[in-house]
Amino acid sequence: MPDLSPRRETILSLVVREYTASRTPVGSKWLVQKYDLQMSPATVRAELAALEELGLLCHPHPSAGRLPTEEGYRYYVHRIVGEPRLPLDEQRRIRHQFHQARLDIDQWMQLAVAILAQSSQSAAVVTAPHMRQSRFKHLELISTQGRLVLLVLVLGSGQVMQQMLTLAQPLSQEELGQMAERLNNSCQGLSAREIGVTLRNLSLLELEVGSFVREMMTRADERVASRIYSGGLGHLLNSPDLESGDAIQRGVRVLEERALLEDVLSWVLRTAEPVPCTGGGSVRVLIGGEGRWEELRDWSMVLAHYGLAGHAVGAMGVLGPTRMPYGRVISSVRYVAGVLTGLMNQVYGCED
Amino acid sequence: MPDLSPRRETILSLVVREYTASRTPVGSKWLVQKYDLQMSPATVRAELAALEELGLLCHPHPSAGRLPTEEGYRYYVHRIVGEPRLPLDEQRRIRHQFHQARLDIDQWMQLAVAILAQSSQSAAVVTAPHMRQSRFKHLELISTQGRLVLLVLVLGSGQVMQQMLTLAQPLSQEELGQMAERLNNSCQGLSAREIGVTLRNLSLLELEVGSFVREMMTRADERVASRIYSGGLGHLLNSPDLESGDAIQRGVRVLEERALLEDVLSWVLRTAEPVPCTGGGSVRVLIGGEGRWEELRDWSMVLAHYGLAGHAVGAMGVLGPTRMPYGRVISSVRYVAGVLTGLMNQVYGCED
DNA sequence: TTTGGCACTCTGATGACCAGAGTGCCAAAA
DNA sequence: TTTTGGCACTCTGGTCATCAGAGTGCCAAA
Repeated sequence: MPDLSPRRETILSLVVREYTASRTPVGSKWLVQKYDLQMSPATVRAELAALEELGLLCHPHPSAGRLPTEEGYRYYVHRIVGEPRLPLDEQRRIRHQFHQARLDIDQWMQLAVAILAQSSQSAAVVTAPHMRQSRFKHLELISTQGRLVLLVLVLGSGQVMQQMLTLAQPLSQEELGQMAERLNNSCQGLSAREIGVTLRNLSLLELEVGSFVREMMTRADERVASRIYSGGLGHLLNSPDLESGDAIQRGVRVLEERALLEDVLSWVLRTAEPVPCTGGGSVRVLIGGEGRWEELRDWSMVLAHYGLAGHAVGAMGVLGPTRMPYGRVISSVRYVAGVLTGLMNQVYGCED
Repeated sequence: MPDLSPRRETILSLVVREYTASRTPVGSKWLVQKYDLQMSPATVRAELAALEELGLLCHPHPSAGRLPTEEGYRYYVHRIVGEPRLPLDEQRRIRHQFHQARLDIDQWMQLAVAILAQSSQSAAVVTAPHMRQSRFKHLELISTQGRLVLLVLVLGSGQVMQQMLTLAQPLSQEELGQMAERLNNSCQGLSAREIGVTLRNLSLLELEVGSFVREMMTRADERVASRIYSGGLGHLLNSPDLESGDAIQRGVRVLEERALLEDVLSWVLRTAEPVPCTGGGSVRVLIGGEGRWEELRDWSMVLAHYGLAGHAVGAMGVLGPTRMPYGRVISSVRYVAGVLTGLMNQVYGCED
């Protein structure tokens, strides 16, 4: 798509803004009047027709105003809005909320979701920080009853996993403690694969627990995120006019079906670099599924990626109707991603 | 409300069943024809008028068929359907799914939600098992970076909490381990309040961590559930005809606003006894908010309570439109609650 | 290249109309 | 006393015609 003339960009931009705000197709006369354009409606009509020719605008029916096509939104988002900054007072408000929170990742995630959902008036998702390759950090065995033991596994990212297992023979809490200590010593800092190797040197009893640990770590490695937080579904329901219940169905399914969401989020993790805490990083905007995700037809997602490449990273996104105030949402997402990156730095200790 | 004559009960029951299935108000002629009643439409009309007089049925408009009022549903649910059993093959299917699952509470909860949502074609919620008064079981301190330490706390119910904290002075992992061991010894099996007392005898350094532990346990005690799982929101969207977007908004809000949900669930925990694994326990049905919960207008919840009184208990529920196949849903909820109670018995070791 | 004018078209709201379904009531039958 | 058949009445929901309003496309003139 070649660049548009400045005037056409202006008109496209006005149509997008006007349509996202009013939800009604916008006509030439209205546009001239409202924005006091220095040309006649007829001229605007000619430009609108040209933009339609280029596939950026469309008619819902022959004699209605224009509204943006998906392609039109893309042009607008990628070449016109740029990357606006969040107003300073809002930045301050968000930072304040994070400082109020306890030093608790779970709470940070919930807060991030709440802030995104609130400021975008759409649904939001955030994944807990996660490492591409998990490292053993610590293991704890806690006797419960009979041969049933609670295994608590802490990974390098700070992620805690728990699972119950049934041992071949009952052990006292004391014996369990000793076994945990031996395993902690021999597995310190290892990856799932390396633990597989180490297992060969272990006693039969330890092997039983060790292979569980390896399996849990493999499971953690396979998943995109340890946990996905979401919120603001309520906003989805009134936003897209409920024009077709079907669209809403799909939107909710995106948030409920973990596999689908993981697919989208992992795409961001693969293809974008994380937003640094200075906030200059890139935000991905996915409009109408872009042919890859059928469920996202009529929906858009504004996605970003936080954390530090080698260390704990996570993804976040806002899901809203294609008709979405992109400028505001993009700046919110980027800012929140930057804040989370900053927090991860603090916790995992890499200065940048 | 006095008992109805058998014939009236039959007619009420048919109206409820017919309306929940077809979603259209049901008329006298239709009823006689479909169920081959041994009386004329005029007789049925007289009975319908009487039921309306009693407040159990209503007209959407003067010349339409009848449909149940909330009161009508209540009479039907409490005095007519009773507590049907789930078909055996479905029981088997559900048990099978739980046996397939790993020994993992998190997975059990997700499974319970999925099964309930699926079999009721509505939204479902399940709370993780929780104790009224949490007991200290185990604590682990893991050094992260500088003075930042990850505190992992395991409670008697098996619930794991984690939090980061900043110590007054940096400690090595070794020193942290020793401190954890001392705290583990002195706090074993204590409640939050008892820990508060114990704290007085501790060194300054241990006090710092210990007061965090107490705070975390207090927080756990205050909450109704450690975590609430939900699913099946998609079903809500097409079920109540989308008659008014407003109703759906409220329904989704019930599931999203934790405080609201906790309020309802804690009501069940207070007023009902848990369903034993034999499956005979009671299920609470909440129709149209019953004047207590405005958000539940037009919605019903089928609620139950699992676990063992003194030990880990949790609540579960299905949220659907007032027009809901109560018989089926009640039996599903009761059965799943029974299965979870059985699993809790297995884990926490009380035979009954 | 821009502008004013004009014919054309499509939506969305309104009101009339009609078939269908269900009720309420009444008098007759059981 | 209860049940039944009959009948007039009413309200919904769909269809159709109509009409004002808004916007377009095109053309000729500036």
